[in-house]
Amino acid sequence: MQLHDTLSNTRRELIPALAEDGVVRMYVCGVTPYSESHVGHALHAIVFDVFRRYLDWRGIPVKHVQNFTDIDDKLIDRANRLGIPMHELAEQNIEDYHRQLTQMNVLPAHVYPRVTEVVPQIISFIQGLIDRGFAYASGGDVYYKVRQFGPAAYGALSRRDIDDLLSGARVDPTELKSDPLDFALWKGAKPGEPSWDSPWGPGRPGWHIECSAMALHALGEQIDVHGGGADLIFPHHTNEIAQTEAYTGKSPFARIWMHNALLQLGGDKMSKSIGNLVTIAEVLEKYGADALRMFVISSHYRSPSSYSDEALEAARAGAERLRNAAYSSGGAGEALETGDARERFTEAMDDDLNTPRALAVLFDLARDVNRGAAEGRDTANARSLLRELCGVLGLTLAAPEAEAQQAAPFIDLLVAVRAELRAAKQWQLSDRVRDGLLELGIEIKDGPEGTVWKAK
RNA sequence: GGCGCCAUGGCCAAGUGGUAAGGCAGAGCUCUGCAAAAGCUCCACCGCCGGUUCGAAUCCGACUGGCGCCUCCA
Repeated sequence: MQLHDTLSNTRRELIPALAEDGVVRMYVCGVTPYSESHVGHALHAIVFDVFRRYLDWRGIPVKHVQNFTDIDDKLIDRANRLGIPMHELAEQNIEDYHRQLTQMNVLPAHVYPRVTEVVPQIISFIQGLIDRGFAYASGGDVYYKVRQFGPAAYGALSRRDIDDLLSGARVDPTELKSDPLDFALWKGAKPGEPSWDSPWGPGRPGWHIECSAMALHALGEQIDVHGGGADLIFPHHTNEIAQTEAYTGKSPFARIWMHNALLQLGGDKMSKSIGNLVTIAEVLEKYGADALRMFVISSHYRSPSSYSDEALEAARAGAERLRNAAYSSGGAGEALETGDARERFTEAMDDDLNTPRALAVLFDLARDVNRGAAEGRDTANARSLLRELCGVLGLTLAAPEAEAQQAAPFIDLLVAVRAELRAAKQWQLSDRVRDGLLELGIEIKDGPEGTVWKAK
């Protein structure tokens, strides 16, 4: 499988893995749980979930680690404003996030490390950097010496000249950096902030160090895939590389840097800080998990896509088409061949996770199934393959009829009565039943073998 | 200002040298009491200009438009 690597700006073969055990080690930067997650986070989660599911399906063992940054400026600010402890706010949002992942049919990562759980490892990581001459304590803070790491290496991931960064660097006169490019590994405690003891006094980890420490401890010194949103390329992942490679002395830290493009909303990036966002909860409520996933996989993960009601509605309709075909009934005739659908699907996914192309294969397959059924052929195998491949993309193909289950006996009764009305050619009354049910979200379809209904 | 990305039918979106996948929406037809679902048919010469080539949406250059990053951010 080929994947695009941000660092080398080329495609790289995922296999062979770095480690001898053949396990793909993947670290994905997760969320900072200071507020409710939005669709951009959903896109991110779904992209890596599809990747993960595809590896599972191909029989490639993968260890997937995704962190929670549960020590953070915004988390502290917000918790203080709400008058609750930081960990309580984080906990609440992490719980919500996990619940939404489940609703979106996202497989859980194998490990979900949190900063608060690895503070001792972070401290020893920082101490190691100081010992190696890549960091220095200043006041109660500790800073990373960017120039020590080397201008070329530092700017490689974001393709930037280190000197251009200077103009944009935030220079805060109260900070104790010896070079504006340097960034904080450890921040000395300020009043009203949670803090941990350290060799440099009480304080807390800076933003970037936690991922280096967590990846090191959960996966090792070098990993196969490091993922995250494109907005993390600079400075977060840039700094991670600097920290980890300086600490371990090994390069590359990650063989493949995999970044998903950011979701747009009304011409702008969907972002918590800008405030233009649609929450995951809203989308799930309005369109359901399959529509959301279909929306995400309809475009390539490295192309920016825009959230819109039209797009979600189209995705919902597409998902329904696949579901209809996957659970249609075939005939008793000759079995329908699936041709090279499986190969074409695999080929597309192997090509830098080209989900739109993979999806096209599924739609082709769905058409073949429908056509075969119309010809009275046995489509069981084809439908089975369709369900299997939809599963690889994480589509549930579940009918949104959880609520309808309760009402099923009553609906069945109405359908039965309508059948009698139709037999008596009482079209007006029978249509009234059908239209009435439709208004209540139940769709009726009359076929040769009788009438079926489903929740819409 | 610096670095980078993108521009394909009404909407979305594949395609990186040989003459445009797929989905949604729309139109017609078939099936059907009607409807739904489904099937068939129809619907683009790929932002603009120039160049390379036997041949370009695909390569090169210029232009126009849009977007991202430049230490909050999936």
